[in-house]
Amino acid sequence: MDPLGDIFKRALKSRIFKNREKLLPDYVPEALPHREEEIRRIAAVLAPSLRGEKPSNLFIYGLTGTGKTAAVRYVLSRLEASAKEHGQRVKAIYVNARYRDTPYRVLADIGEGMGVSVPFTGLSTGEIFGRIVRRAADSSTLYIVVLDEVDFLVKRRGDDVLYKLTRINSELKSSRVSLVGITNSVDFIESLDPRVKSSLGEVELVFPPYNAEQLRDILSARAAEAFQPNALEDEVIPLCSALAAREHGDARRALDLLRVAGEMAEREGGERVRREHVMRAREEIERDRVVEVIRTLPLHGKLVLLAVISTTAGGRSHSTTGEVYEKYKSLTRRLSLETVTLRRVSGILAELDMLGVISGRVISKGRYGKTRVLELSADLAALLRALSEDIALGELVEEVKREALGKRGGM
DNA sequence: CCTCCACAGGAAGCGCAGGAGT
DNA sequence: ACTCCTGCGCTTCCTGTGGAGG
Repeated sequence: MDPLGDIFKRALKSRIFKNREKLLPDYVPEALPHREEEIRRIAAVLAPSLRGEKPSNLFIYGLTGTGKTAAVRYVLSRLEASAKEHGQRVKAIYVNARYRDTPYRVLADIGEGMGVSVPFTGLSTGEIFGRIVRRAADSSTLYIVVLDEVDFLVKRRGDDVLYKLTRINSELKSSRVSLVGITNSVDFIESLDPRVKSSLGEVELVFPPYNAEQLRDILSARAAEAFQPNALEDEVIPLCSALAAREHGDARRALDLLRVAGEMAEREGGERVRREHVMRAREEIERDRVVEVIRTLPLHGKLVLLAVISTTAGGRSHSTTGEVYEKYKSLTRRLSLETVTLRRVSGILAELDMLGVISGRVISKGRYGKTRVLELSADLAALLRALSEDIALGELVEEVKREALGKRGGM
């Protein structure tokens, strides 16, 4: 009668979740376990703003999921509240350069945060910049501009925007803007113009990865907010922590696992999240990642991957660059396409390795040369399914699939 | 000890698409 | 409407290298 009624009823009254949103990546919790020291240091750097003085510029780096963004946001919200209380005008502006990846958009966001009216288009970056400087000059507010994932902006557009931003203050009689840069890549700072580097990096802060024990604390705290009491079996949190700790202590990964496991339990109408849900959540997350990686692969990348699958099928599970290249050429010929060079295939193989789809190590076979030995490191079925999405590959995927599964199953 | 295989992987540059500036 | 710029996929040319076989 009412096929959706059941779903809605269940969603309204979850036995698993109390508040699922608390597990989403952009939620900033009340407390950040094991980041107390970092938070104190950030606060110490930014605190002079409460006296109306310009804080030092701050540069923060650490791997993904180490709490950089959360820590900064946490401090800023407290800072703004405290400033308000004491009648100081402090305004934080947060820009994520991964999504606002042109100088124009970054400047537009900053301008908007400062209350400058910025049309979506039509102005030169120089003009917006001028407006920002003017605004900063005749406002009594102190601005703290956070540039999250700055490496994206610099990688794609060079560092002259950063240079300009660090120069805002020198164009003003009194300094009114401080910068907080955040990045995942450690070697990023070295690639900067020395002038930008010294200015942006007045104070530097490193966020180390979490270990399994720390992840456990984080998850426990978050789970208490997100899940119904008793919705988790005891082993769930330690398991999520251990799995994420293996992936360079990525807290975001750990929270994802927990959330997806919860969603699975809920979809099944279960009452508790069990160990098995976590294991399946991990597979699902991994599958999604693989599908996404493959979807964005260029055509010849897919063909090379298909060749790897084909040459590693059956009894032997590894092959070499040369073998893959031969197979790749024959697959390509079947589609009447041009082939790329060995050099490129070698490069593609290195990329696939970095993406975690295959793994290879370089070995020497002495008299018989030196090569990279390759094997698949992602789930075969997931790879094939993702590849079959590309219609340009036509029948080839089906064929390789039969080849791979046939030999394996037939043995 | 030297050679030489079968590649690895750096450097430079090309053609193209798409987006921005003018 | 036009040029300029940038990133990407790719090629060309290159130098480098661990160790089995001579």
